[in-house]
Amino acid sequence: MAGRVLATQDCSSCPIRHRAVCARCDEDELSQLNDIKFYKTYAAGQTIAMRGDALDVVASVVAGTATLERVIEDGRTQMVGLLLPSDFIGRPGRPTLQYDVTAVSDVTLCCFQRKPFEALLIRIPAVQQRLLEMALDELDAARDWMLLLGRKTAREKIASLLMLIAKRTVHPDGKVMGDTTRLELPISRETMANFLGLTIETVSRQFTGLRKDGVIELDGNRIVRIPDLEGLLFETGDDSDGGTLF
Amino acid sequence: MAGRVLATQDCSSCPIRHRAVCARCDEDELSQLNDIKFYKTYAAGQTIAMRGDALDVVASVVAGTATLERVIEDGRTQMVGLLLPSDFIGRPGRPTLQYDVTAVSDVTLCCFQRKPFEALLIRIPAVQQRLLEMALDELDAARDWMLLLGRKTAREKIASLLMLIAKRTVHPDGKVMGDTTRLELPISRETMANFLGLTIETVSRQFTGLRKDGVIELDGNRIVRIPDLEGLLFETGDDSDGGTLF
DNA sequence: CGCTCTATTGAATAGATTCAACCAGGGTGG
DNA sequence: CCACCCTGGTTGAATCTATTCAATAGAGCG
Repeated sequence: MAGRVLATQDCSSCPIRHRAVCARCDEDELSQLNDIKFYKTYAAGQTIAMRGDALDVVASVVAGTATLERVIEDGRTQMVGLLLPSDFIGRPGRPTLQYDVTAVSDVTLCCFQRKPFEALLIRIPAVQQRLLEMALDELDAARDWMLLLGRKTAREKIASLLMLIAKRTVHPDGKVMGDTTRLELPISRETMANFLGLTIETVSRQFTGLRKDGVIELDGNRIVRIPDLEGLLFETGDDSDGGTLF
Repeated sequence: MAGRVLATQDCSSCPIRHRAVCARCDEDELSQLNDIKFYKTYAAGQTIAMRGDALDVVASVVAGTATLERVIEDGRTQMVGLLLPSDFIGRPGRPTLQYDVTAVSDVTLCCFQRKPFEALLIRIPAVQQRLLEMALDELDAARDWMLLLGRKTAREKIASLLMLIAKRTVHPDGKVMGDTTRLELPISRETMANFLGLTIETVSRQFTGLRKDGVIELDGNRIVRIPDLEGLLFETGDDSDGGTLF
């Protein structure tokens, strides 16, 4: 974990205060976390950690987007996780990392040395509890993703990804944070391909296919407009209630 | 959750005593769990729970094998988890289930009412801690599985599955529990197909392909002999250290 | 012995990949 | 300022892998 060390910010003004591992902490517990935390930043494209690395820190993503990937020697790579603000990196009790972690935008991490963090985990059940909750959420997301990878067609995969991004613009409390009819894609075609288990060419073809069928409109490479969200949902292959993927 | 209710057994002689959620408990904590537990059995093929069910119990698998599956309306189904003895069903804090749970062999569950279990989780950090550990292990397994589903060829998928089953005959402490050169497949071709994101025909073809290439030998439908484990490992596409899938 | 369920095999098809060419936009440097 | 290149994206044609549909083969069982 290279990256630049930053001055820490006060927890009370932290953007992920109520979603990260510290979400359930009271003021006192928060100050205990505050005592051992430090910030680091990584530039877009930078490697945060590699598979097999001995990892003596764990961290929360404060800002930016990172990916978890598994790669095989011949170059095939599969994204196995998308890390957004409040997501957690590393696992207590295991010193080595199982995946490559890469910053896809500029990333700020709130880091803790593993040992003190593990000690703290025992003292503060609220952190343990939140960590369990987050792990179970990620497990559900991973399993939805497995359905997508194993059984969906290329077109369904693309539609599912767009729905996922659209849903992301809606806050957990239901408040709409942006226009769901106009999406800004946070990732490149290549990243999408690794996400969906496809090649970039197929991703591209499906985009133009959906465009020609009037399901989406493209404005440059990164802006997608969705005239009819219901229509897109239909293309995902999901039943209406299914497949949250986060 | 239908199923037949059984007399409970004493925890001290329980086969999953040291691997399940109770693994870290002392005698006193164990007796608290003992007070609220009850056993249920399900016959092979029986549905244990369906996606969307309100689930007022959580449970550990004591004996037998069950599957977690997601299905889409048109019938496509993807296995998203394999439940073996000591694995846990249900999640504290959420009342509905995300997947279909099916017994593939006769299954015995050690059940707890959700509410008392959640209360107990707060009183006994050892359970919480173990549950976190198990959730994180499952998350790692799910992610390995994603690599398989997204990027591996049919042949590699079959080889990976066989390796997985071979590894399962080795106890976590390294003790070999069976002959790794002779495997008994615990699941049908159809279950394998749903596991691997393939059709049964493709599964069958890959089996005969591997047989014709001398990688495996078939003795009936359920017995596979592996003359050269290294050779099989090569076919998985994994680098030697990678991809534990459990 | 015939029935059913599971598995295998074959032939045709479809969906995604591969390889290659091309295009657009954004620097860089002469 | 413009030619040049470089990166990321799109498109086309050929290929290939896995699926689909259909027929056949075994295994287990009443």
